[in-house]
This record gives sequence, structure tokens and C-alpha cells, in this order.
Amino acid sequence: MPSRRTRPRTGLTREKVIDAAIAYVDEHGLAALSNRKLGAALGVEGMTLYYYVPSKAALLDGMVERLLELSAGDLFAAPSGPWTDVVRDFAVALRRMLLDHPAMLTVLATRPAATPASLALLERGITVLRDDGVPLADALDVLNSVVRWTLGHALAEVGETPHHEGTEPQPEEFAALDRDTYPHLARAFATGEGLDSEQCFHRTLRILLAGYAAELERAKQGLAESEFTKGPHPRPAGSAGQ
Amino acid sequence: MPSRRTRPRTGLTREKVIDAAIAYVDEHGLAALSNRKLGAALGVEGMTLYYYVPSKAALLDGMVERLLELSAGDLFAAPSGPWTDVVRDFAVALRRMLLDHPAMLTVLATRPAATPASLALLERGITVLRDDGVPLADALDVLNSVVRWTLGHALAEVGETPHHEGTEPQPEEFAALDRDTYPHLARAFATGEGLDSEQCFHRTLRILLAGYAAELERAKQGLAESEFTKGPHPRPAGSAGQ
DNA sequence: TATTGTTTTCTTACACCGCAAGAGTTGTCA
DNA sequence: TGACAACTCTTGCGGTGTAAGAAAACAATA
Repeated sequence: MPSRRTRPRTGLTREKVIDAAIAYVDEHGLAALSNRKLGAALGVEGMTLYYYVPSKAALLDGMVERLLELSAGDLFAAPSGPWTDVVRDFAVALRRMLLDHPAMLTVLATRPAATPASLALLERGITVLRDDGVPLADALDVLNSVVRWTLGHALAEVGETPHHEGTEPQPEEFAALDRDTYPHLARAFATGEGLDSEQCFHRTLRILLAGYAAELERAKQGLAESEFTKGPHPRPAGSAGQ
Repeated sequence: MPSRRTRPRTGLTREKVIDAAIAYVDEHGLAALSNRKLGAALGVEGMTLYYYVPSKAALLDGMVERLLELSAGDLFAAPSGPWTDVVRDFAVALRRMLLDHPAMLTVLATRPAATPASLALLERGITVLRDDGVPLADALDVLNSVVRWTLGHALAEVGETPHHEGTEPQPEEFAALDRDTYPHLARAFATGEGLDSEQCFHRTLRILLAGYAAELERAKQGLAESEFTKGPHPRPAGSAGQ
């Protein structure tokens, strides 16, 4: 009795599996992702996925990698104009992308990110800055800082929204509960001061970029000047540690 | 045959359980933490812990809370001097603390942080800034930005170090592998330019604080001036959108 | 001391997880 | 038709969080 136990081929691909995984965590959250459930979503038994992806860790890495590949176009849309504008647009697009995939955000934040896609993205950014006259070390500092700021901010933003799984829904307790122990916070929550997360993001981003631009400009001036004066000047920005 | 199956009381406490959990993840990593193993480390059966902590999610929350309580003293050591110095010292201490507890860092980053300890910390910071004349909304922006920057940076830093569990050890592939596809990165990895993570942290932190300080100063000036000129000025920093 | 009641600990059980090993089916090509 | 590769499934193992409740340790009282 050769009962047909294996389904006819489904035309699966490593890429399809990873895309389905991204879609799955976007809908059900990261904690809900398991081989069996993802397999079910793909019309296939759980263990089948191991034919395309060697382990769950590899699946998560692949998801991050794929997300970066898919978003690469949006992240560096039109690299023209001064580098500050390019980097600002990049950060804004990155934040948008991260907030669109909050589950992927926690994966991205937790997992080390030295993958080809992330390196390519970084390389692309460096090229923009270098073409605008920014030294290599400074370009790396700027991009690393902006990415890390955006990531940290996005993490806080998705943490605020209580679509977190596992803990109590935590309603708007804040607006009422403090008042004595947290006078300033109580006031902030009452009036809404300083609670616009998006505005804080843009503001700090602007300050960060303007600060770096000013420092680089100063370094360039100082460097040019020192060629004449030959006086002992602070080293030019590359190692201008605290 | 009343064989003694339960051990004599161990004097356990919710606090002791949480402290042991922190010590455990500090040593073995977050993924290794389980009730049974933590129980074994405490000389007790795994289910016993449920008498002190209602769930694993609650345990993780408790660990974050406890860590903040324990570190509160270090984080705001000597709140004297201009607010920029206080906040800088806070960020430096926070980074130090996070790097000392890399496993806790991922918990802290993933889990929403509106707990009493974190609110108290924030309130304390706001008080410092407010006492130095910073408006409430701006104080929140500064503190939120600094915390998120520090968190994002620390995440990247522990991600660089390959003590990550589950993936391949990933040796120093970078120094050799690119060269053609990532010319700038290859150069950076070869010469070491822009790779000093700690220096980048301090540099960006300094730029961030200086930028905020300058903007607040400008807002104050603009506000004072506008009292005389009555001219149409940009609104003073609280709603100075992007 | 014996009894009761509370606090703490353990046992058992269940559903789920990632994954190793291998058997089975399906399609392709000689 | 046969052989072979590609793909899918089954089984099984040790691990997880946790619900439910029995059993032991202790404290206090009779």
C-alpha cells in the first residue's frame, strides 16, 4: 500500500523560505516563528525547511540579510547633494524600514551584522562621504553613529508601543500613577511635552550631522592653516578623542 | 517509606533568584538561561522558582529592574557641574555597565523599559537638567537621545566581539576578503582607521551634547531677544521640528 | 508532645521547540 | 526501464515553559 505521504514538490526555494519567514514574523511576531509553523504556512512539513536552511540561526541571519538587500534601494535613493543630506535621508529611510518590521528589528539588533549586504550598504555610504571630501575614519564614525542612533531609537520606539508579546498590556498608567515620585515625568505625560518620538529622532539626527559637519570643517580649516603656521595643532579630527 | 524528597529550605528570595539569574546569564549567556538550570545553580528544582517569579518574562523584567537598581548609584555618581558633563558621565557609566553585562544588554534592548527603576533614573536626570535651566521637553530629548545612542552603540559593540552564541566564530576574515568589492572597508580594516569603537562613542557623545547645548543656548538668546524686538522668531526649541 | 496550618519544595504531565538520522516519494535523464 | 538526484516526510531525542497538585519542612498552637 504505497500511500502518498510526501506532497508533490512545491517549488520551494531558500529565498522563498526566508521571505515567508520575514512575512511570518511581521504578522505573528518573532517569538511565534518556528520551523513547524513556518512549514505549515508554506504548505510543507517543518523539517523540510532544513533542506533549504541549515539551522534556525542561519534562517535568522538570512532574514536580516534579505531585508537589507530588499531595502537597499530605498535606503540610498538618490545620493546627490551634500553628504549631510544623503545621510539624513538614509537614516530616515532606515527608521521607516525598521518600524515597518519591528520583529526584524530585534533580530537585527541582537545579531552581529557583518554580512555582505550590510557591508555593501556601509561601503556605499562611505563612498558618498569620501566623494564629498570626508576622510575615511570620519566617514566610518558618521555612518556608524547614525546607524546605531537610528537602531537604538527604533528599538525604543517599538518598545513604547505595547505590541510586545509576553507581558501585560500595560495601559496608560503613566498619565496618572506618578505625580509625587516622578514630578517631572508626570508633568511630561500630562502635557505631552517631549514625548514626540519622531520629532526627537529628527532633531537629534540634525544636531548630530550638523555637529559632525562643523567638526570636519573645522579640522579642514585647521589643517590648511597649519600648513602655513607649522604650529602645534590638535590632530585633525581622525583622532580627536575626548 | 517516607523518603525525604524535598530538600530543607534554602532561604531563597525573589531577590536572590533574580540576582542568581543575572549572574548566570553573565557567565553562560542569555540563551542558556532556563528554569531548571537556574534552579540547579541555586540548589533547587526548576519548578521551585515559580514560587518566587510567576513566569520567565517576569524574571527577565525583574533582572532588568534589579540591574538598574544596582547600577543607579554608579550611573549618577556626582551630579555637579554643567548638565553636559553630568550627562556625559552618565552615558559613559551606562556604557561601561552595559558592556559588563552583555547578555543583559540584549534583554534591556528587547524589552520595553517603563519600569519604576528606569523611570526613577530618567526623573533624576531630568531634575539635573531642569535645575540647570533646561526646559522639560528638551531635557527629555537630551536624555532619551543619549540613552538610545548609548544602547545602540553598546549593542553594536557586543555584536562585534564574537562571543555571540549560535553562529560561526567568524575569524578575521575582513582584513583579507574584500579588497575589490569593498575598497574603502578593506582599507579601513587594513589600516585600522575608524575602527576604534570607544573613541567613536566618546566623539559622537561629545558632538551630540555640544550640539544640544548650542541649540538650547541659541533658543534662550532668541527668546530673550524676541521679548524686545517682538519680531517673528522661530519657536524656541521645544517644537523646533526637523 | 501531638496537631494543625502555612510555607516552601518537589513530582508529574503536557505541548512545544530545534534538530539528527534516515526512509520514502518524486522527478529527470540515460 | 533503470539509475540517480532532488525533495519531502517520519521518527525520535533532549530541551523548553508552565499548569496542577502532592509532599515535605517548618511555626504555632493545644
